Amino acid sequence: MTDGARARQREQTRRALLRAGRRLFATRGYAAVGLAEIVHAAGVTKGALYHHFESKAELFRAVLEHVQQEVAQQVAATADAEDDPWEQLTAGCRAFLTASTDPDVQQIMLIDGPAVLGWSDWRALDEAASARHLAEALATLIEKGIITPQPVEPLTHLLSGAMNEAALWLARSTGPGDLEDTWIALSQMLQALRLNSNGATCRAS
Amino acid sequence: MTDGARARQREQTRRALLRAGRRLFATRGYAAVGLAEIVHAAGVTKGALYHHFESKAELFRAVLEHVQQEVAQQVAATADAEDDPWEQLTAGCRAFLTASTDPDVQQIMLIDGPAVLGWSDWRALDEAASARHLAEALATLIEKGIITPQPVEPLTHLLSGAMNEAALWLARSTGPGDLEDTWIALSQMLQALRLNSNGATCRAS
DNA sequence: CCTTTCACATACCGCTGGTATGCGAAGGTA
DNA sequence: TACCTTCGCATACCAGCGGTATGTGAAAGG
Repeated sequence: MTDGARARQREQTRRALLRAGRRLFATRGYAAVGLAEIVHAAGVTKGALYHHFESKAELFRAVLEHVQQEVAQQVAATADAEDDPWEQLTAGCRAFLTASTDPDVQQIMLIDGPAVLGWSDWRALDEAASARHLAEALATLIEKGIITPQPVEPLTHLLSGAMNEAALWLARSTGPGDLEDTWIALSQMLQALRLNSNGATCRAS
Repeated sequence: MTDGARARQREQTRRALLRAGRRLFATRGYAAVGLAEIVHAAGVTKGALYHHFESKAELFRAVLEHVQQEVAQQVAATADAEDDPWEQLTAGCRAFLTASTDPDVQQIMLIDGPAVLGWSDWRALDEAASARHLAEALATLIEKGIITPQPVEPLTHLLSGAMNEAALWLARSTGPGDLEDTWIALSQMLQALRLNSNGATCRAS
């Protein structure tokens, strides 16, 4: 299906555009990089770009989806390594926090994403990639009576927003203990969700 | 100092540009609105705009500062109405959540802000306008032994990010109880910060 | 071997943010 | 009041941007 010299070349060009776009968008931001620079870095022309993508914004969307899937994969892999649902949640959150600290990921996923695609579109993509897993984990914990029964959606957004902003700050902070301090504070908040309020007994690692 | 026909006219033109820019940036987003449209709405020309602002981005920065100060004023007014430091925090957070639900505020302050000015610049402005008050409130509560001693900066970013994202979601959500559900969940998290873990005894209003 | 299709290159366009210059009126000075 | 300077802004213009229409050579298909 994907064989044939033509299909192979096509895929190669597409990947080159995505790679060049990702590099440039990440380092300089969406608005500051022109199509001419992207196609030059990819070794093609604007004709090729518009043959594969409808617009500059659609190229960005494709790049964003790749970045999100990478982050989601890291988070899922870390979470799935745990057996206990609660540990899955905490491990997943911690993995997301560290994965999102990459400046390249941030510029595309957290800064330009909402502005370029609009918040609703960006939210839908984030939902499909990672926020959905967070919501599912929370729902599971509610079902099992581990955290207080409540609507999961507000909780998901609060936690997601908290981690996004924290990651943006961490990437620019200088203190060596900042990541750990942030994790302790976030753990505190997660503990607050537990049904039996034994937050004081569980220390963050 | 500011009198004189010339100075009065100057201030009037500046205000007209800020008002037009704010309206258009809020309703259609920074990238989608051109300078021609702004100066037309303000009843002037591009010459006037570039006489008052160095660039389109600087006009946006001035607009953003105004929006942030408005929000900060609402929050401060609500918080100052309370006497107890803990009540000041919760009332302030709740006020921020409701004030930030205005779609116009969101597009400028939360969506375009970081992308147009860069995250660091945006953070600095937000810090000066409102996040500083949040940090001060948290520091006070730590001093008074009401919440667990810990670095305030990570906490500030976590809470700020949580509220920002929650506000963005609330503005687009349809459920009538969403604001209340979000507030309950946020209260839960705030309660988790208290030294004596009596979170279960304090119900959110 | 001929035709069609496809992946891409080339050439071009409208529009945008930004700049250089012109100009009339207000403000100062005699 | 006459003059000159400064200032607030308008006008005219430009390079570069995203986007499009068209050309072209090679692969796919019969």
